[in-house]
Amino acid sequence: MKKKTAHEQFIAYLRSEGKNITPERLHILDAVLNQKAHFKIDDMIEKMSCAKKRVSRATVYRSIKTIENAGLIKYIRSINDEKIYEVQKEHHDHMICESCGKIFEFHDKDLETLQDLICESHGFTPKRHTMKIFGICEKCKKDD
Amino acid sequence: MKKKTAHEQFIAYLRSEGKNITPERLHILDAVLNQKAHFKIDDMIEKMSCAKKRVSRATVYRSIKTIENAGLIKYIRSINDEKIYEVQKEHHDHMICESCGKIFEFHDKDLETLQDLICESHGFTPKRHTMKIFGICEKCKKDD
DNA sequence: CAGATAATTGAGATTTAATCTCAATTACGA
DNA sequence: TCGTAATTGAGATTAAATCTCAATTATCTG
Ligand SMILES: [Mn+2]
Ligand SMILES: [Mn+2]
Ligand SMILES: [Zn+2]
Ligand SMILES: [Zn+2]
Repeated sequence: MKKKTAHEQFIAYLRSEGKNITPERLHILDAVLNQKAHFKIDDMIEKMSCAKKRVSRATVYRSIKTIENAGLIKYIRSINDEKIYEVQKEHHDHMICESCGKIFEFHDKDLETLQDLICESHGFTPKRHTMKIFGICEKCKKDD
Repeated sequence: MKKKTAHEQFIAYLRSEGKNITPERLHILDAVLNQKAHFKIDDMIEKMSCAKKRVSRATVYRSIKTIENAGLIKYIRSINDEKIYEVQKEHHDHMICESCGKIFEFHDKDLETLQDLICESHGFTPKRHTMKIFGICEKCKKDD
């Protein structure tokens, strides 16, 4: 069986919540999916105010939150406390370079397993987590 | 040799930065240190507006930032996106209960070591990190 | 497809945490 | 003690995010 596209997932989510499927919501979803991994909400607002079909600021805020609740994007924060959303792929964690600001994604199965074990030993049932490692990336070390 | 108190560390920091040692700054530091681990900036503003020596809102914001730069407190965020500061003790990570909102601190040496290894394998030099695990705590599971 | 109903939208108003302004005060080195 | 630069307080300002509400639109039912 085929894996559902983000578009299909969103529609399914809207249906399940009794929310209407509006062109505004679908437009914003498309813009979000065409974005590279990380984006700021202001980028979206600007993008949507120039597009053929323009969408208001209030609706961008509202829809971004809806898309987030649908699990298709996630709210993260970069080093300078900037508010950034990211399109959800498989789970991953972040390394953030304090020199160039670049965000690197990584995934380590052992790390995830160890986290689960630690939670278990504390009687805590983990649902999700975020981990951000701040430091200096390989490139910035060389350029130094 | 004795370990420096937070108070001494703060004074040393102010000196090293050529900043003045003012009663307002020391007052706010004291209030912060008397706080239990986690606090909101509004608590501080209120506390400082009732104290014998009252301190203005602007100065609370300014000094909290100074104390943060001195490394004595750290800015974290809880589940509902509330802005919370915490007094810095040894490094630790967080488990946050999505049911009761309680924040649990933990430290696991193996986890830290593994993180360093992963960074190394990516050519990334880690300076600091944050890790938050969201889920359900032991007590909330029972009360269910 | 038409009509009823509830959800959604847009534009501008509003909220509110955080920052800024600047005159008055204070800390500090000489 | 004095001169200078840093800091403070009170209120003004900023700006992201939310709210308001009349007009529009999606969806359901027959
Ligand atoms: Mn992870
Ligand atoms: Mn850690
Ligand atoms: Zn870098
Ligand atoms: Zn709990």
